[in-house]
Amino acid sequence: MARGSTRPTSRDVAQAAGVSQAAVSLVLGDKWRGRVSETTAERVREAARDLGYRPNLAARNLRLGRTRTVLLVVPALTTEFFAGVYTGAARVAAEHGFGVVLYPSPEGIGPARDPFASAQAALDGVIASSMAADALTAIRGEALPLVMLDSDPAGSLGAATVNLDIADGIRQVAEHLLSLGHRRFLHLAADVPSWTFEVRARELEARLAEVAGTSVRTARAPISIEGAVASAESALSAPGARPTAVICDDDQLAAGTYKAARRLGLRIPDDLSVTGVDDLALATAMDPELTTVHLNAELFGEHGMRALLAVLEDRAPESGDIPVQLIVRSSTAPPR
Amino acid sequence: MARGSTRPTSRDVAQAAGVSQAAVSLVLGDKWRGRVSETTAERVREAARDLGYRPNLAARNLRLGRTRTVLLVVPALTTEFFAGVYTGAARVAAEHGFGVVLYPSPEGIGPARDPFASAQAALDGVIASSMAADALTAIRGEALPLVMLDSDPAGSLGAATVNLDIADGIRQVAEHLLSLGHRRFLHLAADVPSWTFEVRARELEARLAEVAGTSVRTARAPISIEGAVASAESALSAPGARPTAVICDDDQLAAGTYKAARRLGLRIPDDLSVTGVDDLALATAMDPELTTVHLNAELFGEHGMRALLAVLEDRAPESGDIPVQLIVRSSTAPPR
DNA sequence: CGCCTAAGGTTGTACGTATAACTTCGGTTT
DNA sequence: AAACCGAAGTTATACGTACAACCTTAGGCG
Repeated sequence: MARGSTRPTSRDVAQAAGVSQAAVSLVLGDKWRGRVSETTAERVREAARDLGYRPNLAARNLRLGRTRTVLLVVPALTTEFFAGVYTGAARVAAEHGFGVVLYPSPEGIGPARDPFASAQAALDGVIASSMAADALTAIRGEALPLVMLDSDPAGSLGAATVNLDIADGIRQVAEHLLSLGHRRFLHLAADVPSWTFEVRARELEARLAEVAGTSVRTARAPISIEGAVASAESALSAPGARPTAVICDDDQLAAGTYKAARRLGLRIPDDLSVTGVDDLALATAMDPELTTVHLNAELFGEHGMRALLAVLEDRAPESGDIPVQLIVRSSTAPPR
Repeated sequence: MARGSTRPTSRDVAQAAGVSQAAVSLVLGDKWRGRVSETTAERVREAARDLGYRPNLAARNLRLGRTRTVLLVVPALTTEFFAGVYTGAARVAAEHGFGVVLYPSPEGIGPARDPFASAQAALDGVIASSMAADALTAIRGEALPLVMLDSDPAGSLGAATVNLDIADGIRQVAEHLLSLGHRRFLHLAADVPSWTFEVRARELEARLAEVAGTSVRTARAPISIEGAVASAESALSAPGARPTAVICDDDQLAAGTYKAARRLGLRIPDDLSVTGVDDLALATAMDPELTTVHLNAELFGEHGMRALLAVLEDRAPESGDIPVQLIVRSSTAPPR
């Protein structure tokens, strides 16, 4: 067809099948039982197939007042962690006929941007991870159903929250290192104001406070391999007795610590034990392989999406944190 | 307001400002010059602000027949490479009032899925990376403007293509290793049918064929650190003279090669030189730091989006491949 | 025989927006 | 004084869909 620049509409299908547009809508919307005969329905389906008909989603969205699209706000896509969250969320979404639009949040691609400016798509709800308070109130202003990931249940303005049991993960790390005999620690903390990192710090302090003779130094670094190197290097070469174990807020910081250790001539795990959080592919690529807290990112995303679906259907979302698991590899050993 | 469950429409704004809905549309659409007085316009803007008015995008999309949303199809988000592509594309898109929806393609989240089933959003165009031929024809069937990334210019069914000059990158790698004195190579190739990897293989063979006394073995591995280890290990311990340099199709394969080398007791770069492609954060985290071809992912995404905008506006997209640059680090040295 | 009902449709309308086409009116030009 | 004009709006309509409400016909039943 020479002109065929415009896509066929349900009316075109109706004409081709010799029925009304309403009949087409009924048949393709699977609401035709007892309203349209089987033979007519088949004729409609065939016409739709022949014309390559695709419903106009903008029209459908307008008519139905919903879009079956949700927004997933993530801080970054620089590791596979949030990719996993997305994958899990998208899978559950697809099972329920929803789509997921990804928005790497302000810190990622520029300051103080409005997620909705970029997400041109009309939205039914939002899943937001580690979101700043002001951006959060902005979203709340939209009165959109909202689920917060890894965020303070007390400070989420009543939004549903889905959290990893990161406190338990840090507890496992602390117990592991304490039982190996470590007493002097460096906490290499993510230099980001986020609840999930506050929890790590609090839990670590609480666990170490239970054991006499422990001490912990804290250093902060931006979450990236390169960013961690300088911070770890200076913390490890500071005056006073050197820590025998470095507890890192995530695997990237741990990778930076490896590099700092190499520069200082420290051997892992002989001179220094190192732990991470995330269990990225990076963790097993490093030498020695990293002892780290495994987070199930996809499960996290699935739970987030399920919680949002619950909110959308006015059901109460399941509660309970998602369990995490310390994986002991070769980067931790008793102190010499 | 107790009921306020429905969002305000332009008609509500009109009523609040004491004007017609058309006037609201004109003012907020910035088309009011010479049609509405400055004082009235200000009154409308104020009413819109007070009510927290947000235009209904579904309605706008329906009316305008376009959505200012494009789909970015990527094979995976497991490294920061495609995250960078997305970031670049999203930035350019935002500058032009477009949004980008991400779709990790079939291989990533399940076989033979239809991108459009998941992307509920109505689309103006598609940027697709490394796409299978059948999925491509499916998209072409949609008659949507399409730009292909890293894909065979000859086999893209007339779609615009934007490519990294990966052949030049491989040429730089080959020249670097040859000039160091290497003659026996292992090509650790990505086990994925994709044009960009075919180019690597072809170019490598062509460059080595120019120099007498060279030989190259090829091993294939799935693109992941773990996937590469076994493949590299067996290729490096196969009978015959051991290669002195491993040319990997990407950095993840190189990381796997490091691991294989450790298992075989081979020291890098003394016993074995290794190169990658991508320049991920991983590359400088490894010990020794990896010599690799730096790809500018964000620039790639920007070019892709610009090309799509050109297609949408019936302009001819810029041509010319995006330059890449070999970064020489510590994983390559003369053979012993 | 008249009435009711179910099957198999059709007609009409609303969702919220953008914009083309029309109106009104005070002032200017001829 | 008639004709015109620009400013400042308004009215009406269409985009494509989903669905409520209506219509028509044939058959069953009291």
